[in-house]
Amino acid sequence: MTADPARRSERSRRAILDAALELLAETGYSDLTIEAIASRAGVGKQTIYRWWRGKGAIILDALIDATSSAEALVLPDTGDLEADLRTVMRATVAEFADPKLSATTRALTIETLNDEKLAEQVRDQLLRPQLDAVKKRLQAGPIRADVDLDQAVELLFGPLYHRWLLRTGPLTDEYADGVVQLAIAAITP
Amino acid sequence: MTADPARRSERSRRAILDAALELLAETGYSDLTIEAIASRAGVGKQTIYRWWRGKGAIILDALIDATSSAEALVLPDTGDLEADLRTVMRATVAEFADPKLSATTRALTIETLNDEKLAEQVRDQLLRPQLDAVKKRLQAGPIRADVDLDQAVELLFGPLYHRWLLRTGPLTDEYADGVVQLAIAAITP
Amino acid sequence: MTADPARRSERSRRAILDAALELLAETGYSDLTIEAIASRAGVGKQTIYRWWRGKGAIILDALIDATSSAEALVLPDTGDLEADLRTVMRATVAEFADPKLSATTRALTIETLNDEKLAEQVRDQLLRPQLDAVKKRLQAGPIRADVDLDQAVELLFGPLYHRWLLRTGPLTDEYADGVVQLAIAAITP
Amino acid sequence: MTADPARRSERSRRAILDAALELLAETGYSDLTIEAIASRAGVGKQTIYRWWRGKGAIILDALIDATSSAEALVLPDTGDLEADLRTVMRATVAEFADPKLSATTRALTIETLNDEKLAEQVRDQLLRPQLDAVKKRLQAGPIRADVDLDQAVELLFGPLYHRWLLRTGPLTDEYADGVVQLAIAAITP
DNA sequence: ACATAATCGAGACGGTACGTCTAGTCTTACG
DNA sequence: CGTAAGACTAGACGTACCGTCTCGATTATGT
Repeated sequence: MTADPARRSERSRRAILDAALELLAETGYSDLTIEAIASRAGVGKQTIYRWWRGKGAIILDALIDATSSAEALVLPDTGDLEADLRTVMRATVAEFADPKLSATTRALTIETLNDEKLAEQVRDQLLRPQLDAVKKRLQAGPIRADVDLDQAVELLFGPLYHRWLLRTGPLTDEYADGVVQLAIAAITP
Repeated sequence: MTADPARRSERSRRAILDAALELLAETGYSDLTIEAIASRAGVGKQTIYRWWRGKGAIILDALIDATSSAEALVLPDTGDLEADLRTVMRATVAEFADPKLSATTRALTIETLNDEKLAEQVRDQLLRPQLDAVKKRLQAGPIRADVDLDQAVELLFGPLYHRWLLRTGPLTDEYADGVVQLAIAAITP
Repeated sequence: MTADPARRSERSRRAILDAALELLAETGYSDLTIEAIASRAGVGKQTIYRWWRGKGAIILDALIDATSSAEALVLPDTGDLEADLRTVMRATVAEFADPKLSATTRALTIETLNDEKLAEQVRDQLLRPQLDAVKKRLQAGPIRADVDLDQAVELLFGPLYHRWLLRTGPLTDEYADGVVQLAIAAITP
Repeated sequence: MTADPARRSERSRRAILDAALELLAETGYSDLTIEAIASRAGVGKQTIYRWWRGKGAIILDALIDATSSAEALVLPDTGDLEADLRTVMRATVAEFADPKLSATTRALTIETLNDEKLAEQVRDQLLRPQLDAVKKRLQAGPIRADVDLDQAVELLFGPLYHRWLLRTGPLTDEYADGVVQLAIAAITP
């Protein structure tokens, strides 16, 4: 009854993922339709429904696919913890600023709120690696022994997401630096 | 051309707001339709479109309406800053834990991502008061002079929203306490 | 729940019926789609589904609409029964020969085979009047008293339909004349 | 490029024909799908498309296959023409009355209307033998010299098909008898 | 008190996308 | 090569909502 992955057409898979990302950049998430993806990819709708559960699942795959080939997720360790963290945080700010990347993230975030299964995948396959990389760097740098590393990581990313999500203020490098400074104050001896 | 608020039917307004909240609780946000609201409220669709711009605007009104009668948004000042913050943070965690309230908040947050105008209203009418209350308490309590209060507030709420949004871990009182502890370390002398 | 005929748009009704007949003539019945009708008529699909049960029902309406304004269904009585019958039978042959009319008839006949309700309507609203007209003429003309008029009518039309349906031979005026001659022999004293 | 009949699997052919007839009886013609036939027959779809042009062709083959083993198509000649004709006509009525057989015949008749090639085959391979048998009996019995035999045959079958196709009245033995009586009046001296 | 104008309930309308279904073609692995 | 299996492109199906647009039938002033 279910589809056999061995016989799956790689050609179609690629076309769908590419089309989805293209259209997302062009039209925004809420105007993104499965029919448009199918049409752009030159693919039958059924082929999409055969392999994915919906828009969110496609975008997730597209994103995983796009980032998998990217940089090894290991943070540089220059010896200066604050400087290193500033680098990551500023990179994150840049990601939020990029309309294309931001659109994708928004798309996934939206879908995530209604789809527990998808939320899991996003968390484990996209987010966790990024957070863990920071966590590893924290472990190395000089921090107080009693600090919960997971909490420390979220102390860094939390404010950034908060500002992106709720537009409580400008999301700039300066803001990132400020957050890092506070966090450093919180976790170093 | 625009509608005259003076002649607006309060009866219909109430029915729509109530129906919206009921249906939101029953079916979740993405399955919530204007037609269902109209039908449940015993109201013509045009009456909805005359006064609101879409789902998000309705929910926002409903939420404002529901919370307006609530507690005055002034944090108690017991003299113990950490304890006071723990109280607010735990209250926020409780809000996120309540499935019904959480659903509503999520609903709004979703819509916010695609609707700049709505985002403004949510930020200013719902969020800001809460954040400002915390900000005021911080001002009173003993904190370092060089700390940016807005950043401080987001240092507190950011991690909570992060965890709520991305499910990176359990959203418990203990977590709230940990965040407060770290934040206190960051902002007190 | 059901639609209110009073509020029906005559404009749409006309457009749909016209589009259906046009497309039927252009593409043939099995290539005729509801979507094409809707598109050609500049109408939403729902408007079609609101008022008709399917392709067959549309065609039926279109046909009734087209024939309603036509000739009063009374056969001329010249006093010469055989001549009068020849006239009707030849007219029927001509109808079968006209590709456009024939296509419509075929379409209806097909749909009829799977839809008892439609079959009834076709029979009562399209066929019966035609048959009854012939019946009336037979009543007037000189025929044997013991002849069942319904059987007589079908003795005339049956062979024509048979030939049209099953292509057992050419459907010409000569054939019509032959059938009339045989029928006359059967029913006159 | 075309398939080589020599290598054809008789096993598959049988399974397909049987499945087609079964499904036809179960679901009716318009709900009968090639996929269902393939699945029921345990056969790949390609195997069907390799050897048949579509539903109609399969049903035709199935029907020919089913009737080929049947009675030799020679009408008995008791010397009483009217009685002999009554026998055939009543048999035809019985065929139409049997829902299963009737369904199959209708199915083919439908397809015939859209497929000239199929129409030919149905006419020549299924219908003609039956008509010819009656024609032969007419030749023997006492009829007027000037009667066109083909017309005479259709004078008999036409009304029956007419009533079957258009449901203009009950299709009973009495009706068959009536038709025979009229036809006899038309063609005997 | 009454005309008059806007709001109201209802729901038909032109559209768009949904997710499903089947047609007919193409690909893969087996015998 | 023919076959069973089933993935593929294509596109129609009938449904659900969208946001706009008539319709009377209430209101609700404002002269």
